[in-house]
Amino acid sequence: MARKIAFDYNRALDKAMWLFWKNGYAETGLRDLLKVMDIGEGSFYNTLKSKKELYLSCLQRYEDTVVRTRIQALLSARTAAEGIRAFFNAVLDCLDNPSTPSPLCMLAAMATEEVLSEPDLRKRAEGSLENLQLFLREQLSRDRDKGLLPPSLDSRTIALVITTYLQGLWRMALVDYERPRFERQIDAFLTGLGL
Amino acid sequence: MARKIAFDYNRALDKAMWLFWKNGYAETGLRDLLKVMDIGEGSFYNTLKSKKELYLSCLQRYEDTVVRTRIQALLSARTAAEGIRAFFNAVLDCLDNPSTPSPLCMLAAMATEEVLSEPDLRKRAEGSLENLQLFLREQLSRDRDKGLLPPSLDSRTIALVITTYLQGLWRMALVDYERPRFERQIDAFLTGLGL
DNA sequence: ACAAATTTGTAGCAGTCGCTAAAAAATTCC
DNA sequence: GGAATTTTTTAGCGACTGCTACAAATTTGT
Repeated sequence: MARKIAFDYNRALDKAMWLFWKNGYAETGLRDLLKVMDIGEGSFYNTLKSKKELYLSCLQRYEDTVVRTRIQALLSARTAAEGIRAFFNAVLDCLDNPSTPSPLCMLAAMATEEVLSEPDLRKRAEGSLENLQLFLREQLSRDRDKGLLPPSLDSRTIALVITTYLQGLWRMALVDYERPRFERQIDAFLTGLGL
Repeated sequence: MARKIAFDYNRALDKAMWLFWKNGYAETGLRDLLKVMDIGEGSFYNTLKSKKELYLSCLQRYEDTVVRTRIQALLSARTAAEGIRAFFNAVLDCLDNPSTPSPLCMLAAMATEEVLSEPDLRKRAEGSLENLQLFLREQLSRDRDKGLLPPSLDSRTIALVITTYLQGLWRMALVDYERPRFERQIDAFLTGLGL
């Protein structure tokens, strides 16, 4: 009774995610998206309602794949300190991977006025940040309660400090990335925090 | 022998800096610039060669005024620790000031692909970052040599960590700024570093 | 007063932006 | 095969981008 969709939805979404990751939200034109997805404008607005909607889907995909591995590195370690160090190592591995579209994390890239001015996107950005802080906080307070970290440790604040530092790390990588230097500064940062 | 310039160059530059600060480089349209500067296209391309050139001039003005006060706070303190804390306080004061066009530092705003892809602008961004690190490094190694800081302190790395953290701070402020929370995390960060 | 020099206002270039309307093509059920 | 339904293609909307060419206005030296 109806015609079938001709393109591979998942493949198209992957391609779109790659382009958004590479160029950012506002800097990625609709025509460029259609080109890498290899579909026409009609098909696009039929299945994906708008550029914003597509971006949100790509963010979801990014969290489910890229961010997930980093979070797992954080959670699967024996201690909070080891987990956080594994987390940063996963970040550096991503920066070293030549197939990574951009040194900038797709979520960190949302910290821009043009993205945050859209209420839907702002909510998403806030949520992702809070999510990371939640995982960090859990690991920290767990170790504190186990006596591995000082009882005075304010897990909420430390999680916030780490999140803030991570945001800066992505931006610094954009300017000039070199693994040994980054390893050194991350170590100094975490050692300072007692991790 | 020739006609005189009708507009106030310095005033126009101030207005342009304000708009660039508020919206960023790529997001600021030429027409919007001309509007706040209150000059026409002809006059613009006569005295200021291009949008990029104007942006560079505005960056210079920004460094000479806004950044200068922060650096002075850093340098006029008795110890490195006090100077760095004064520096961050100056940053928070800027964030609190309601007449500040944007929570984002104009220099930190350059950490974007669209800016860094222009070689001139990238050089400027790298230079500004290095400049800040230089001042931080000087203060740190001075105090280390005076015995106020441990001899093992790697001033270069610590300066880098602080710079990275600062970059993150601006981005976090863009998402959600609240002074007490920021004061707390900055204190935790600096205390961790032994400052 | 006149010619030279410079600034200013206006119009326009070739391109982009996200999105939409409508026709054309393809697939299904009867 | 024909009708119904959906996808795809195509063209175009109005607004924007940085920048340039050129004529009009203004000021200067002679």
